[in-house]
Amino acid sequence: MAAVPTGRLVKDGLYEQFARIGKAVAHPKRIELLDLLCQGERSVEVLADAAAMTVVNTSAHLRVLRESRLVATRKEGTRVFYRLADDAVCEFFFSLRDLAGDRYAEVDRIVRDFFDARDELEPVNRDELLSRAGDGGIIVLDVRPREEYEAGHIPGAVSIPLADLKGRMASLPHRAEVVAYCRGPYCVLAPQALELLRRGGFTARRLEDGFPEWRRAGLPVATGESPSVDPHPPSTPELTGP
Amino acid sequence: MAAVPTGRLVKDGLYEQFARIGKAVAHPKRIELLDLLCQGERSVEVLADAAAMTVVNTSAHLRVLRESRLVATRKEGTRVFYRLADDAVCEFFFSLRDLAGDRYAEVDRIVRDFFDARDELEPVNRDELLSRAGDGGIIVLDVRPREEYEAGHIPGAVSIPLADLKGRMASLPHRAEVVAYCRGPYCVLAPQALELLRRGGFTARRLEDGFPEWRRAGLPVATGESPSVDPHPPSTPELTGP
DNA sequence: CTTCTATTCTATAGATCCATAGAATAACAA
DNA sequence: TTGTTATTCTATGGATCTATAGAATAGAAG
Repeated sequence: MAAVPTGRLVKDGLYEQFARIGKAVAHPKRIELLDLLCQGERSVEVLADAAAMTVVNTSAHLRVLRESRLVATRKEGTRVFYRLADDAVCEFFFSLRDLAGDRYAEVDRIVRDFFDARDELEPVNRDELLSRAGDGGIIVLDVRPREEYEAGHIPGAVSIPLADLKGRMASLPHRAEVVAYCRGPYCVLAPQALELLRRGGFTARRLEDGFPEWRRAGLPVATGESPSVDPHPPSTPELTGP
Repeated sequence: MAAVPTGRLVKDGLYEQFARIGKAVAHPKRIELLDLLCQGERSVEVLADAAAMTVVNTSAHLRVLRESRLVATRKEGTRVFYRLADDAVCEFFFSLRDLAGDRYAEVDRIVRDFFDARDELEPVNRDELLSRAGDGGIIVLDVRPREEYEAGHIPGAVSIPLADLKGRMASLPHRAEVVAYCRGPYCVLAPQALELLRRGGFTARRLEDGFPEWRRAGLPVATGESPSVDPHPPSTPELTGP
């Protein structure tokens, strides 16, 4: 009881610091920005577009994230690029996301309503994909924007960004089974790709989770350009943020 | 661009759910409550006392935590006991705490100002403690409240709650080297114990982190009563929250 | 130097959050 | 029944957060 002059002050100071992280992730748009930045560095304008916000508003949210030191910036000419301040921030985002997935049936319901409706077949998990990767009858399709593919992808995967898929679908071998992947279990790119592929007559499944989880699991990663089914991309790579 | 009617709605819905977690941990007192609940179930009154808040205010914060489903309650007579809704919540608290420790020099400074001033010697890490546990010349001291000790402690550790330490210090073998531990790297109990022990003429160090981290590392855990240097506790076990 | 573009800054009104006060409830005891 | 204790509910003023509008800055291009 006696002689502990600073105990409460120390505690208050520490929890105050911890709460800075909490305040930073107390707004859905800021979490979305962190999710986007887990994919790599982005300019303000690109982030604003992807998160469906005005540039001014996006800049204000990014300011909050920067002041909480979860993100850092780099200036290049007139543009400012934001990135995660540390890989640990991405890990923290994962643990936040996973806890929400654990605790909230709502998350499960939203995912089911949207994702399962587009899954004709069960999703493929990583182990299954690894064990079948060699047998040739399977095409692994990366439907993220080209620049994310080049920054890192599953070895052997073919890059067809979702925006290009409609036009380039015909170039895929028609008998093949396609496994599409994107940014993670809550990313809408792969489910949308499945819908297009299914309409085009393909047998398509999606990888249960996406590239960030693949890398996190310590599995092999390839970078730069890679085998393409159709070597002449018909349109400029474009960020697809529906 | 076309044919994606619900993409944005899905994203907004998901990030909204993720942000529920963020909002729950956007206030330092709520984080402190989660930290306390990581130690075990507690009544509102005990929590209010430990976090230095009024009962009414504590109840309001607990309500927020309950509505975000991070904690659950159990009623026993006229008292309500709160507990974490899941072990995953404790894991999430750890990752929040560790990220803050990584990112904020302030945390390090606060810890140093308070803790290092009370460390005469370097803290002991888990490996070192394990390798020296058998050699007899070392006493492992659990200075948490008795009830936390009984819920789980390091095998072979002696329980002397901080509040009792002054009175029971004399019963410790005077030549022994003491290693004190408490609730974790930011808990003030062990540093305070070191100060008392040092004044009493003991050679005392503290375990680098506390019991929650010990358990989390998968190391052996003992429960219930255990060897006590002084088998007649001089005062009722009491929650020590300076 | 002027124009253009990307971003940030300032001010503001509306919404939300927070601590406290005072009252209400619920379980138990006398 | 009447207290008594632990907790929650309701109302309120003040603080903080958020989105937007409009202006300012800074770099690149003409």
